[in-house]
Amino acid sequence: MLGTAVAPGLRPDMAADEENAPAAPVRTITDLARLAGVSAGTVSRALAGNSLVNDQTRERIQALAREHGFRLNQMASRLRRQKTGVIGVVIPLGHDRRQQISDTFFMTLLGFLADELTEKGYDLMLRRVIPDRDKDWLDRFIGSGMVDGVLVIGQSDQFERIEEAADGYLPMVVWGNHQEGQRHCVVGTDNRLGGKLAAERLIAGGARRIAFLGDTAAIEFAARHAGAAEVAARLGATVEVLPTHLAPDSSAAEVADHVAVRGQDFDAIFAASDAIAVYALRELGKRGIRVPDQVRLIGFDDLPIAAQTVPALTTIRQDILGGAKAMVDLLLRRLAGEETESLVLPPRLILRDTA
Amino acid sequence: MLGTAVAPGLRPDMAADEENAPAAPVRTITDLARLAGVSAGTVSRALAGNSLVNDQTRERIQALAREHGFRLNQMASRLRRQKTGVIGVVIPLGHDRRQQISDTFFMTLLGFLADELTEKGYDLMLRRVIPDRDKDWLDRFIGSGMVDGVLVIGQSDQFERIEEAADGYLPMVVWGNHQEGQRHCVVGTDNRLGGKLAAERLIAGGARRIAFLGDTAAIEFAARHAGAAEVAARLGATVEVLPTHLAPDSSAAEVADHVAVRGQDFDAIFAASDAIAVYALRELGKRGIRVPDQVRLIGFDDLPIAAQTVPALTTIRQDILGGAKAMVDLLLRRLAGEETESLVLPPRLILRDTA
DNA sequence: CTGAAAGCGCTAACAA
DNA sequence: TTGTTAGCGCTTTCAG
Repeated sequence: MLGTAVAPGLRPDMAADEENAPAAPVRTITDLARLAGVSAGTVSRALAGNSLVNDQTRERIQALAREHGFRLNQMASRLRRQKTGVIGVVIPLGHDRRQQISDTFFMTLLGFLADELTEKGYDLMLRRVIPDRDKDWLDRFIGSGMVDGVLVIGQSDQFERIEEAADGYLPMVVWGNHQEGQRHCVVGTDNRLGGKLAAERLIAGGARRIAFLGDTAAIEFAARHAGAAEVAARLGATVEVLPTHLAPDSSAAEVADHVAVRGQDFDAIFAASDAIAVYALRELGKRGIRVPDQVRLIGFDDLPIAAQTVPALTTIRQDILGGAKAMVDLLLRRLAGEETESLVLPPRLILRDTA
Repeated sequence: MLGTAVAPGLRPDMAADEENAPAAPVRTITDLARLAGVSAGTVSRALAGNSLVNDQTRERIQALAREHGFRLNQMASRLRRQKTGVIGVVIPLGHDRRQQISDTFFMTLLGFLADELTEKGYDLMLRRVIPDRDKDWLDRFIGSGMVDGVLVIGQSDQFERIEEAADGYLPMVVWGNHQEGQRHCVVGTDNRLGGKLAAERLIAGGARRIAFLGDTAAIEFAARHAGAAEVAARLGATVEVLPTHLAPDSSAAEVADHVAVRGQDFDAIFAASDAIAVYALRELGKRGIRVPDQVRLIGFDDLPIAAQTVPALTTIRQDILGGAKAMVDLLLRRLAGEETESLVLPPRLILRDTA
């Protein structure tokens, strides 16, 4: 990191509060109470806008608070009230997903979650964890007393651990894949159906030998592959997995490798994510393989980039915004004690120019 | 949101703790103390791994804690210790930046910040704010008692407000542009220099009439433009601003419009960000305008996508990872009372195929 | 309508 | 080495 250090500007002393009074430091509710000539309890009530305080005293106290820039200590308030107003969001970086917090799909989901939670008056505590290194990642977060509920972004390879946590903890909602009879509340796309849609499209276009670029250790990807394989089997085509991880550095190299070594063996590629598809598209272009004439290509997610490639990427869309809203909605209902069901969102085939 | 609701699996009653004892709920340190036959103080010390506790009792207490899945209530602990272990990260969505939390650049920075903070043992509290709606956004966060320090991602159009906050609050570091004599500690790219590099490259390639696609209400973008304009003036070229906002929906349309209406007036485009550059590239392609032969194009940021476009995007790289590390490092030093200087990172021209 | 008092669950002197 | 005690700053009964 070669940068230039720059000296800060002069910091003028803060203007003396009033006249030349020695800046009364009003940090606690008790300070404010003394100033207002009332008790701490009254200040607390006044600040809460609470019912039964004399309108005048309330006004007066609020004005005083404003004037002195007073804020409640949330830590104390929340301890006392036994609720934090904070929702924890965890991104488990399991199996090959090192450094994948910057994964575009998850980050987009995170952005929407932040918007939704803010909307509902909650703060968001973000935690990235590496389950292999910290077996206790989920329980630690849940039991920390720092959050009222937990949102998990992606099951990674932690399905079982999440199941266990869900047995003793209601306010948790997970983004991921749905399994028959699972116990944790999940919101996610019907990955299997998405895989089917992709394979159908590819095969309808004439494909017979499909390469699946992705890592089937991740449960979502496994489902996408399974859906494609099912359709292929039915329609007389094949799907072969060419393991491709998501870490930004390895991903591009792996794709290049697959195309170089096995490029001739396939007439179609089903990429487990748009990110992978973009790499594939570029690699095919480099080698002069025409898309979709020689090789058909289809992605998954419909990230903004999908519409911007040349040729534009045909893909399976996940409803990220809808998913985020649903996650927050379900979580709030669970916070209220309701035992909600999981929600499986339908994927949609977005036809563009690569398949 | 049309989805399929799915019933949760059966939730088996939790196995009775031991034998058939009526599940002792050990939630507080006092519960644990009773169980261990010691005082709360000792438990606290034991759990903290603290020095002067008998090795045996410590072991015993820790085992007991594990066995009962006990966790400290962080809210209480943190209130008592007067430190939260949480760093607040704010993304102000000022001027045209509605919904821009999903902006790729900021999200990438956020990802790295999360990694760095985790590394240092801090939690991250994320808050997206709309300054126009909440004038008090920064002070509210700072004074909430929920965070030990604050990282601000982007100055948006809130330069003055951040300056004011910095006068009374040391542990804050901002990502953004550096101004002569400013009072808040900032980490960021030398945007002006970046603008110069871009213009120099464009003009060296033969450009004379450069369009700047961006919104100069944002201070970083204004600096990029200013740098380019300075170089252009010196070398006998011109730079004209074609206002382009960053919100994902408006951005593409605005770019299309600019290219359609003014496309003939320019022989080069300097895009304020890679996101905008990608739109421009696509739009030029659509209209059969050859890049870089007819129009040279250069972006800013060097996001992963820049290497993936066809032709690959020439751009000005910002060192996001280095920036994130620096922000955290400076913040920790400020937390320790040091009055650190700002850090200006050098941008770097990444030559690819569009200029 | 307001004050006094009792904690939320934990930590850190200060004693023992 | 451990127990006791006094709070962190706030909210909320319960009296008045």
